[in-house]
Amino acid sequence: MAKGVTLRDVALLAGVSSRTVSNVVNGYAPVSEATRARVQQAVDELGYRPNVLARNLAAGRSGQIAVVVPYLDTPYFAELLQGIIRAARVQGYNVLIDQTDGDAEHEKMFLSRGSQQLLFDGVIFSPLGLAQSDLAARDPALPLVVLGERVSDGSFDHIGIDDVTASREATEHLLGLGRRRVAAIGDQPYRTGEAAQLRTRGFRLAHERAGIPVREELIISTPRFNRSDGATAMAHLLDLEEPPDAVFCYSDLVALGAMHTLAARGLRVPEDVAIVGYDDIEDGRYSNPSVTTVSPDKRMIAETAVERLLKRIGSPAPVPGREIRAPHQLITRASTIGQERQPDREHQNVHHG
Amino acid sequence: MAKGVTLRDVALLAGVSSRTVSNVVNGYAPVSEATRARVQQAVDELGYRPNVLARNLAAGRSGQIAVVVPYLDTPYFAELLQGIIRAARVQGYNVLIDQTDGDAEHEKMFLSRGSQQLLFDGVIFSPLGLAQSDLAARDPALPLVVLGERVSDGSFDHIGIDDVTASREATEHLLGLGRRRVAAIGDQPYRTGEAAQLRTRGFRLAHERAGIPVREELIISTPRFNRSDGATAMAHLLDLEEPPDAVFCYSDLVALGAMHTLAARGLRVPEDVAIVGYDDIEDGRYSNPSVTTVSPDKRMIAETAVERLLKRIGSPAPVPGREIRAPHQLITRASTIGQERQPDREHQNVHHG
DNA sequence: ATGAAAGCGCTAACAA
DNA sequence: TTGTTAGCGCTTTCAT
Repeated sequence: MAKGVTLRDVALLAGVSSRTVSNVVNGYAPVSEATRARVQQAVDELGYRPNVLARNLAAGRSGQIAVVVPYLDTPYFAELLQGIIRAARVQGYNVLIDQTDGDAEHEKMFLSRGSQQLLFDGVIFSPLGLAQSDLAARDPALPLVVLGERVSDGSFDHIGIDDVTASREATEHLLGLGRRRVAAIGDQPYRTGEAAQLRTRGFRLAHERAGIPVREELIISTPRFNRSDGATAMAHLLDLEEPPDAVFCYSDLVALGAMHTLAARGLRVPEDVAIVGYDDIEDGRYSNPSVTTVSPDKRMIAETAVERLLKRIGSPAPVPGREIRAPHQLITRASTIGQERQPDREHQNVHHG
Repeated sequence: MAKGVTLRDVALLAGVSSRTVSNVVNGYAPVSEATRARVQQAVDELGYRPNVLARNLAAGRSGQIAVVVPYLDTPYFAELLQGIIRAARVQGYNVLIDQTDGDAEHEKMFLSRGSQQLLFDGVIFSPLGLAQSDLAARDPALPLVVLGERVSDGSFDHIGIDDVTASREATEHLLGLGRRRVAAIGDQPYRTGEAAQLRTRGFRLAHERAGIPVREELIISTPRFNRSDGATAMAHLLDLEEPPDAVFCYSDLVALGAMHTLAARGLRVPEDVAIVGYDDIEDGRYSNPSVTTVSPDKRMIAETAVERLLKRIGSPAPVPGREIRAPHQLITRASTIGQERQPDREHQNVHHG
């Protein structure tokens, strides 16, 4: 299986000790230029490649980080993951991906087991089923970076956009268009629905500031943030006596699902109902119509998450947890402002948030 | 960091040798019921967890498999990955995910390096940039399962659907609807475009059998299979003197992109142009209209891939490579047959392929 | 600046 | 059935 060229082979050929070879390979410590060259040549000649497993065992680390997300096939996470994998690889780290399906037990397991087993050195975690308290109860030695809406308790880093502000802006955009019966799809008024609740707060805030009363019957709860939830909720809204003339959806998938129902009922977007989504996934750019959306800076989130996690891993002393706000924008597209320019072109107006 | 309860600690407490503990933990070999119980108790008492790294180093394996895909954020791959991760986890294997962006060099690297380093024990590979010849030139000791359209040369397993047949059926569906100017978007008439070429073959075959001439100007090549390719190609088709009345798209993303352009131009699907896609990604089920598509059995593909790979990994003697055909279906939806039933329901007619 | 040698925690060949 | 022990390939402390 393995080629089997070991450090010792190199050492023998170069006529030095394995210690020196190790130093050369890792770029450690003082090695004279002469020996370094000799060792390097032996390495090349033998085609030596360090055995990662052995290295990690000796070093007491795994060289891997875990990324735990609720769903892998959700475009938002897929896009985020891509960025994380890239950033980690640059630092010589491998990424272990795990999908929890939002199951709290599964998520909890990840915060305890695994680090002991030296399977990974740290975790980037996007919790769904887990409440804030579970997060606090974790193995405190496990370097952790949390994505999404939980708030840091000081023992880990948290990266996320300002959901309340973003949601307020999205709703204000709708109200600014003259819509007065604005609905919200995606509220989750229970223990683990923090993300949703923040968005609902922004939704209410926009109404408050505009002096327009919130119509409670237009706030729809959904179990998840996917297409079918959006489709179902929209159908419900349309069956009301006074259906909405705009909808703020808590994810682009929800928006896509809602638009599906609207089209099926023969309603036009945005003429009859304007739609705003959340996440800025690629799907929303090519849907009919394309979706106005809250766009978090995913790249920044991914890179910062990796950077912070590696910092934690590398530091012997506990690193104080930081709250990190990622920037976001409201990108207006056809689902609220209609076809404005050349349809085949990329058309988006950006409001900085 | 690690709790530090080792095999020896357990052995000491149980009053047996580490060998015996190892046997108990791994369920190996003969252990008397009495000692087994004693050891188990010691394990529980100490909260012992085997150190995976050490185990793998000693056993000469990594306990991980790599999955190499061109793009992570492509829904088709994301959905497939999910199945692979699940299946692998059940067998106690971790999954390392890598994205190549279709870069041939990157892909090639994966076939040589890494196995030596004991980073992974085998690879499930979905090549894009890589030609058949590159595949043959790999490290023959690396257990390999290839997904997609390359054909096995006997040294690895290959799993894929029958692209020619699937494409023929998709095209026949369009012709059967009475469409006579059927276009194809996604051909790739160059070295590494095997997948695309098979689909074009099916496209032609359907025309042949129906006695309808293929209009060469309606076969459009695209660099990739994504939305923007579809959007651009569709725009080109619509600018022809005689635009098509139906399009067979080589992926659902292409179909979605094409539909975006159609909507922008004010054309109706399927009345003006009928659309068939490929892959059956979730997006296509909630798009407006929903997309008729070739649906590969992703679950079967994922599970079989893992099963075959682990079989290879576990076998000391080389396992002869197999060509495995996964089943597929043509799922007809609104993009070809219009809104048939209740719009909020799942509506799909299945043709077994 | 470099060498010698003791592990990292586990598996498995060899004995008993 | 169970114990002894020699590694797996590397890092790293302690010498030199």
